[in-house]
Amino acid sequence: MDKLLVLPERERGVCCPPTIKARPEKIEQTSDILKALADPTRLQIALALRDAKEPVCICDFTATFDLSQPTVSHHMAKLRDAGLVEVTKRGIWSFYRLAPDLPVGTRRILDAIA
Amino acid sequence: MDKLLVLPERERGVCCPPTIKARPEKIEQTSDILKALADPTRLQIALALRDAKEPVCICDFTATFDLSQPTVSHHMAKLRDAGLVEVTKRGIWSFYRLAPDLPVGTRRILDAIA
DNA sequence: CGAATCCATTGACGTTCGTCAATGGGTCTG
DNA sequence: CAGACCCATTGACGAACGTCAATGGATTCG
Repeated sequence: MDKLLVLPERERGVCCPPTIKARPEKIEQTSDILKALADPTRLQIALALRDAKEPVCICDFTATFDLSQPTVSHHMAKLRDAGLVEVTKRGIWSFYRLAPDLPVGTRRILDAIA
Repeated sequence: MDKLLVLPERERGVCCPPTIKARPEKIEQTSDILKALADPTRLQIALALRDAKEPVCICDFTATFDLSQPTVSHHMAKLRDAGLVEVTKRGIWSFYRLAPDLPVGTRRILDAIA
């Protein structure tokens, strides 16, 4: 049972540009967040951190994924650059957690993911 | 006022791979959706369609963005391939709308975006 | 100190991406 | 039919991406 599909009437040669509600800056910023999450490895890292009670050691991630250590480090850097994640060092270890001051919009997106 | 940050104790040479909850297939599928949305142009298109009451003519999008017609068409194809969007033709026009049978997970992500 | 561990950075390589110009098919109007 | 309009596809190109090997800094243990 699909909703009735009504196609608008049109006139040749006339276009009705839809008004874009969001500011270009906001759009750019949101798509940057999505870019940061749009990779299987980074998505799993982000979700793991979202659900973790404690900061997670990077060594645990390098042990989890079938990827080289530099690659995991590279993905972490991308998440860091996007402001999604924060690092705290202790001894030889680097512990990562979700940025505690995440913008609400970002948080909403993160929470929307299964 | 930040939450108290407690770093876990660690033992050298021992890692505790975090259990990844989501199935690999689900992760791949979700990151594909995110990839489709992780471009400013496609994000604006998707949001415009999400908020539109009627299907929107592609000609209106080509008139909106400072991009060539093939580029807009290319972005639409990506949204189509991701299953986010459906097309209906009428005369010379192609009208796009959000796929009416969008998976709940996908819908949640879309609704989470400002 | 010397060895081991953890991790970030650099450089390189193939792949994917975003973009455009050119082309062609489909549809309507005169 | 001829021309105008709409739109998808193709091919090309530079930029960005994901990956790894190699390197080096920092820290800890013996």
